[in-house]
Amino acid sequence: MNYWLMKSEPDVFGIDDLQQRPQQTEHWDGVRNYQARNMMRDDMKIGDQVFFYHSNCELPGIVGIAEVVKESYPDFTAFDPDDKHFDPKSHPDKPTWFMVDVKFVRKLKRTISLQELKLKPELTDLALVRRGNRLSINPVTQQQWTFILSLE
DNA sequence: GCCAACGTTGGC
DNA sequence: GCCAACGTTGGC
Repeated sequence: MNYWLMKSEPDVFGIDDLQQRPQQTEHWDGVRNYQARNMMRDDMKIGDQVFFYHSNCELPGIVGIAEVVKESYPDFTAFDPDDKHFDPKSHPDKPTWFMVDVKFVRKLKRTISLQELKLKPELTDLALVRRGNRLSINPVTQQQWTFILSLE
């Protein structure tokens, strides 16, 4: 089983939004970066555990846990000219962009902030805290996963 | 294939 | 709102 961290802006789609969705499940659309796409398309499997991260907000950090419940399929928002993430170069018969479905598992008891994660010597290799990392999806090792949860 | 210009992300 | 760090685009 693999572990991941997925960023979302709480003003757009936060952990509470995921919890309130039908089946507490939502498709992770709108990723328009090839590295992030490759991770979703090739490596994210059903049952993988996901840290839900709030970015671009007052207290950026990990706020909850989700789980992959559907593996890679075409991101249909890329086909919709009215969608914010429309990509005219992606066609239904040969899609450029893919997504997975994630399901709410639980909220953390508290937000484990980016600031706090950066201070931990155990997490210097965490992709999230590496300089210049802007990817919306990051791999997390099992060791990192366990350690971060121990901070809760 | 190079690289300058531009766009985006996201912390601060 | 600023700006560093990337990714993408497009002229050549």
